[in-house]
Amino acid sequence: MIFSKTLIYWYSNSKRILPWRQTKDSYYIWLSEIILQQTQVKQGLPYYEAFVATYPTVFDLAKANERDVLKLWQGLGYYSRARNLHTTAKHIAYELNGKFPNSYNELLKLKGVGDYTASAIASICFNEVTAVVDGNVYRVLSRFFGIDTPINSSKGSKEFKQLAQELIDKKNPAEFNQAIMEFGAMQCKPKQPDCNICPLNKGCIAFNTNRIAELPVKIKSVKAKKKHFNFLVFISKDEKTILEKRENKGIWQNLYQFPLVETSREQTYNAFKKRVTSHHLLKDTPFELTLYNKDAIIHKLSHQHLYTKFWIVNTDALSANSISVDKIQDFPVPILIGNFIENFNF
DNA sequence: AACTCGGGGAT
DNA sequence: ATCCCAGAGTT
Repeated sequence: MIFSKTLIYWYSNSKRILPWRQTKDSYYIWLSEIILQQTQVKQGLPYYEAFVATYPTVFDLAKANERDVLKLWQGLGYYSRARNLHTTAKHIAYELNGKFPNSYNELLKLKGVGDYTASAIASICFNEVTAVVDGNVYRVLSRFFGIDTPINSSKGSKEFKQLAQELIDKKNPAEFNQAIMEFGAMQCKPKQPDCNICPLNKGCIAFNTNRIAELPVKIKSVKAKKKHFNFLVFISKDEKTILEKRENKGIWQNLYQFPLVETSREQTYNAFKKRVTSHHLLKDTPFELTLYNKDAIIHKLSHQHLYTKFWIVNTDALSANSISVDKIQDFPVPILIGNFIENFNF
């Protein structure tokens, strides 16, 4: 009781003014929650503004093409969020007649909406007593109550969800949920939290037993694997190039890229020229090959480190599936490709 | 239960 | 380098 009251009081004085805190419209709250999954407020904020401006209603989002939605999402990462966002918008607009689901159980059925997001929307928009458990909540609860169950174990997720559900202010679930998350983000930070001015420090087990740095406990993830990406940047005399859609599963699904040649090791100029001479886009075609970046660009993702080289391929003409280089900005691309396009003078 | 999915920021 | 971020879906 004192725990939740303290958090809510702290929140009332210390919360940031954010656009999604000025509304209880489920469409906007949903949009903000999807954007903010595994994403810091600072990074997600401009994307939220862009989506609200471009798609003011769920019908506007439903009407869009996936390519445009992905383009607006470009750079934010975890692109399945954008694909699911669009799928769910169409579902709500056309099958639910625009009526947004208004309970935890119904929200949970939406693609891209899991336990956290269903709890957040249900509490914020509909005052349902469903506790959110995100990274902030894990941190605050594990420290205050001195719980060392790994947060990314199934035992841990159940344990923390149950604890949060017991602690939530039944009269004001919306404020409590947002308060504990904001508290975790601003005060009970991962590194060097300012415990000396913390309103909860007297009862905090981690603080009083000097275990702040050890909590929460998390099971280590596997190390990232190295991959070698070689992109073929075609340029024809009539200023066309080739972009291909990534259709398969894996990273960047439904985004576009220059034709990719993945290799088991870093390619030297001579070895790569020999290799691509038999490439299906290049056989029987005279071409001139130039290596754009001598040192591989290392693009780091959670599970992969992409050692990347861009190879400029000058040809006389290109096949029918080529595009004008001035149309290149219309396509959603991974930020790795986007950075190249920005730096390269087509 | 373990793995996959991005990109940026802090330390 | 390593960790974290208003997590969800698949295997």
